[in-house]
Amino acid sequence: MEPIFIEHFNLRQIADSGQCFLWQQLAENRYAVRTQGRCIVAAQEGEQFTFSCTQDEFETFWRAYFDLDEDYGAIKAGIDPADAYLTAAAAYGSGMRVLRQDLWEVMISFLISQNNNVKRIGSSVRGLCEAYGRACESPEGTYHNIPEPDDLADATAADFAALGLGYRARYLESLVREMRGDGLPRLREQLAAMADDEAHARLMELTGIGRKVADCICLYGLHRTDRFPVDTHIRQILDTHYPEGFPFARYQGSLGILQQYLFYYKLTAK
DNA sequence: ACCCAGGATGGTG
DNA sequence: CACCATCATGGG
Repeated sequence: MEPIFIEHFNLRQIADSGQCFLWQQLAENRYAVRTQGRCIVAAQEGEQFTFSCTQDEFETFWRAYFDLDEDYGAIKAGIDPADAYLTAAAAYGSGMRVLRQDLWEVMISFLISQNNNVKRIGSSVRGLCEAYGRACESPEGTYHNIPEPDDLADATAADFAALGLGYRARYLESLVREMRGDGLPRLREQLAAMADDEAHARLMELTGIGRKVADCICLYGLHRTDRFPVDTHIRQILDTHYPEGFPFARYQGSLGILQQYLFYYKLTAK
């Protein structure tokens, strides 16, 4: 497709923001992006972007995935100018987007994320893809997608541990057992009909998914942008910069997006 | 040799 | 309810 201009959108910031683990950097400002059986190359020069797919595929699939219909300019403009830390975080990550990712991809990624670091999460998720996922072609190479539950049905906790999942290997084994067959489609249906708190509670019934991981799944896999995952980094930010409490009420509706600015800023700035 | 990383679980007070 | 040890593993 022809190059297009997009504001408030930066590939590198998103790739390094700890929300997705399958963006492969090919060069500066150039990434192979794969999800849900598709794979494209995305490249950026300033506010000009090129995508290695047809205009039609971009409009019907990737535009939603990148969350390009959300007005991030308005969200940033709504930040309290008296809040120096949040203002700086949003300016620093001004091209951030909270992607609309696939539910199962997010479930696996953030099950593995617990008590772990971003670099090792990525290598584990990519290891799962290469060992069990189905191949997909990009113009610049073959990649593998996240394996479906049934693709993992015969794997054991020992197999997952061999990929470096550590103690989380048995969490994944039991999660696969719960999601194989019609488990995942039924879960999708249930969650779609639930309010945020209900969906969060439902996810926490699954082995290895607690409060924080369930929040990440709601935010990144269901695009429930009111969820505000509190991990160790966000905990430190809240304790250090918001001792009187974060103004959650002021930002109803976009809390998860602000959380993403804060997380990326704390993780990569300086 | 400790401490930390996008924490969850099971046990105890 | 709150607190606490434990869970793999790689990197500082």
